[in-house]
Amino acid sequence: MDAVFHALAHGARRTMLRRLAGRELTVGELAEPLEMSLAAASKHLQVLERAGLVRRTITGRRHVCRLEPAPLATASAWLNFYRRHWDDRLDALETLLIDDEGTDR
Amino acid sequence: MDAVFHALAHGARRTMLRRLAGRELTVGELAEPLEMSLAAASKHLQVLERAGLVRRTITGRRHVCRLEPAPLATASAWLNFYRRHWDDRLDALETLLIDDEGTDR
DNA sequence: ATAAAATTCAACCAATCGGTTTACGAACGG
DNA sequence: CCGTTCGTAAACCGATTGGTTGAATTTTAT
Repeated sequence: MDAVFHALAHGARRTMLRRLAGRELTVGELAEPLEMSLAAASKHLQVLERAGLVRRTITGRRHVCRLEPAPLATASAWLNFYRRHWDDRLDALETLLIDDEGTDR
Repeated sequence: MDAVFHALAHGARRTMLRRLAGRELTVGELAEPLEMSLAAASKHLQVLERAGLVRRTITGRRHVCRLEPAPLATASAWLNFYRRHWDDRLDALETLLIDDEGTDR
């Protein structure tokens, strides 16, 4: 969990993920729009891999990367725990339930 | 965005948030279950504040903290962009919609 | 056989992180 | 007033991060 959120905390890594949501890309393609060396981009990719967010298939000298969505689902579920705090309708429901508890005894 | 995900990347900070989801807590109360000094916990809290996840009300010598859910909603929305990649039902729905588009003209 | 391409590795660097300890300040409780 | 409590600030430390450059590796193209 730490690793997933940490991976998402860097803009370049989020850019990589967003582009991988469209299609598979090689390391070079992922690095191209980023204003940094290929080596630096390669390291960012390794962070995403360690977080389980990206998997790589090596064919010849090309490393083709694809999005691995499962950890994002986990993170989403984690955030969902807090949904009632920002969702007005659920807040209202909660208020009703608390009121019920109060009148119960 | 960077700041929010970075704030979520540390277990102690997530523990603070989870507890604040239940009720308002002082800095000392937030620090108590954490195996670290009060000063360290105070710094973690500042990270959460800078990310906009916590707001503090100072009354006397007590600093009462409460959860500020908006950035979590933002993060959730960001993750939602990837939902189709892990949600089978939405994938199927998307396929249907694409098929509809195809048959529409 | 050679050169070019795609990528990683290794060494290095400055900056940030996560923690400590000590000192400090402000607000209570007697 | 005095001691205690609640919390931050400052200085310090080792580890990690995010970047660089240059060399190494492997594959492909000519």
